[in-house]
Amino acid sequence: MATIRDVARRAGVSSSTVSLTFSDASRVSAETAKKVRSAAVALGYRPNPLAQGLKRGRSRMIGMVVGDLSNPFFGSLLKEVERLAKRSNYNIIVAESEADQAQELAVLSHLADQRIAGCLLFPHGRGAAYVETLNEFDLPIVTLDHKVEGGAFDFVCSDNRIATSMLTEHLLRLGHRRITHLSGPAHFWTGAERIKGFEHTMRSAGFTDFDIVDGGYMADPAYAETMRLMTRSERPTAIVAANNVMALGCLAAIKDLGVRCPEDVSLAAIDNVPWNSVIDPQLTLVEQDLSRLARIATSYLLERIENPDIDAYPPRETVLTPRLVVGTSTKRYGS
Amino acid sequence: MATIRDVARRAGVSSSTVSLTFSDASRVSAETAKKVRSAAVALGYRPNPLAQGLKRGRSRMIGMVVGDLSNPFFGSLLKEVERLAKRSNYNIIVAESEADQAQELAVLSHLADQRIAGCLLFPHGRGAAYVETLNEFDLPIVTLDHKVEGGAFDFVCSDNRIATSMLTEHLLRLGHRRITHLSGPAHFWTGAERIKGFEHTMRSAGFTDFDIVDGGYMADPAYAETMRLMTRSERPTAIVAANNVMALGCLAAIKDLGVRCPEDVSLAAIDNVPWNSVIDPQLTLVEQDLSRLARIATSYLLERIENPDIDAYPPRETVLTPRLVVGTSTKRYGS
DNA sequence: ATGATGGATCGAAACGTTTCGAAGAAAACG
DNA sequence: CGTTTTCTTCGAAACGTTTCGATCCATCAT
Repeated sequence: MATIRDVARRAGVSSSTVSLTFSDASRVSAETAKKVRSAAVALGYRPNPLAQGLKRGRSRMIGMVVGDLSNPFFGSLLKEVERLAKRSNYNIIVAESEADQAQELAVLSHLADQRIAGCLLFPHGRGAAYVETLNEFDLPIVTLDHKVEGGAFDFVCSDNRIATSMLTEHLLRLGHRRITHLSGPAHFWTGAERIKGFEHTMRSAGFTDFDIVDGGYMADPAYAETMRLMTRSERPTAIVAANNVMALGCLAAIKDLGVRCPEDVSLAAIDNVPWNSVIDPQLTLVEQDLSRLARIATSYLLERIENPDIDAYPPRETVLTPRLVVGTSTKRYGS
Repeated sequence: MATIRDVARRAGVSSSTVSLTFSDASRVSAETAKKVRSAAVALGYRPNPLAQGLKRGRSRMIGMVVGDLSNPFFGSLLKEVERLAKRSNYNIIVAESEADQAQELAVLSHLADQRIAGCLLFPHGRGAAYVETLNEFDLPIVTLDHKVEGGAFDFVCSDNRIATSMLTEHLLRLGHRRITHLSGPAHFWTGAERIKGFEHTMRSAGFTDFDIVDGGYMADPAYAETMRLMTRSERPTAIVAANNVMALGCLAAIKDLGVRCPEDVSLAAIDNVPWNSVIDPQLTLVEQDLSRLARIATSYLLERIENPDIDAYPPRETVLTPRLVVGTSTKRYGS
């Protein structure tokens, strides 16, 4: 592999000049630049990113740390992020935290060791110590989905309260009165927000007595909770599930019980469901614009990375409004 | 950040000794090793991977190059790969080729510049020049899914011929006689293999006259082809789709036409479908054991990476047999 | 006692960049 | 015309490792 010195020799200049030519062309004369470039082409020169990274103290890698790599939701995001990063000559390193604070911090620390340029993080921790550790990495970090309270990070998410509100409102309008929220864990930021949205809408509609059961954002617990829910005396006429996998767990339980959806119970959920169109019934849900989410998060990150006075401007925040898509899983009560 | 020299100073040894302590502990006395380690801990020393990579000529990164990052099939794979790689202290860089040979090579060349240790590749090219270029990267490469003919790479896939054979056999046994194969592109290795499996089974059963239509492995073309197929005079009584997204495109067309599945037409497909359990009808399909696939591919790669005489042993190949899962989308003909 | 062997350690030279300060030449200024 | 600026270019010193060859010293066989 040709090095910068080979290029320098061939172009008859010093290696500093070659370096300058590529990093800040305005600092070298047009004539020299041309010589250097043609020498580089002739030798097939490609800078060694490891050497560059070592010298500069940072590499052109971006970390992406998520709770669960196999979540299909993540793939769509990754696709867009990778595309944008590639365009600016950054690579993506992916890592999984298993939604666990300790693992997340371990992974981040490992990425920081690699001198990554920045990080897209789906945070799963909380508390002052957590925020403090995050800050100590001294890394441009954009947080997604879950908000880190007390941290000063760029943040992109969709409006979680509105999401449950939309669904609840929809069900109320269809005449439902006994609506249960199959929620995520209340100690997750998104879980809590979604619960608030539900509660708020129910209260505003004059209800004080409603159920919220925790499905842990996972299919199996959701299945179990639904079983419990649908076999008791006063069963709900509608369920709002806080995410897609719980909705499917819930739906499976409903089918297994022989209860009909939407005739006996309506079901609405948050999150995109790939191939919803062939699911029976098609779920009524609120969707996020994932590629928009990805675009905003990536541009936040790249801006911060490229910006020299990185700490100068305050953290930004974008809250996307999700879109309600009415499927066939919800139906007017009693009709 | 503490460097190796800081550790050396504190431990009262040279930096070479520190390096040795971590790379090959047997070469330093137990006593010295202890001093070094405790100094390292005291200073919170962590080796700089960039410096190591520069000096060694390779980093501890593994590339994963796929056609489409948003394919959910890929997420499950990635999850397992990342887990195993992390365990051996490797990171995963993901990159997308958009199933295009030129882009794939560009991406690989960029990864090679990064001095990655090895690569998991879903190849999308063919021909001598392609193979030649791949070889020139001089990189441990494990290929997945598509076989690179003429190349000497480790290879892991599932048995594509058997996959279509299983489905076709199943349909024949149910009494179907007019079976159409909604195939992938014949110029893709997997597409061709799946076609062969279909043809072979049909021929063995004594049929010479059957249709194969190309759905391009994509949902929209599959939808269109299905529309065409189901609206002509002699329509098939069963369809074998060569992958999951085509199956869903096909199913959508069937539903839109008001044709009933499985009453009017049976549908069977290759590939895992997440949440198949709530799709109506549940697809009859052949599944791959994705985590097994990931485990084998990763271990192939790691072995080659860690093995000094890397070129010594010949490429290995694993063909996994997929599993037939009978759903409700296939039904005895006429009954 | 002598030389050979081997283990532990070290110094120095890489790996391929970037960047600082300096220097020489040309241009601008009074 | 002398002095200051500005523009180009350069040499050298990093960045933080690994590794080669050398040195030192204890052990062993003769």
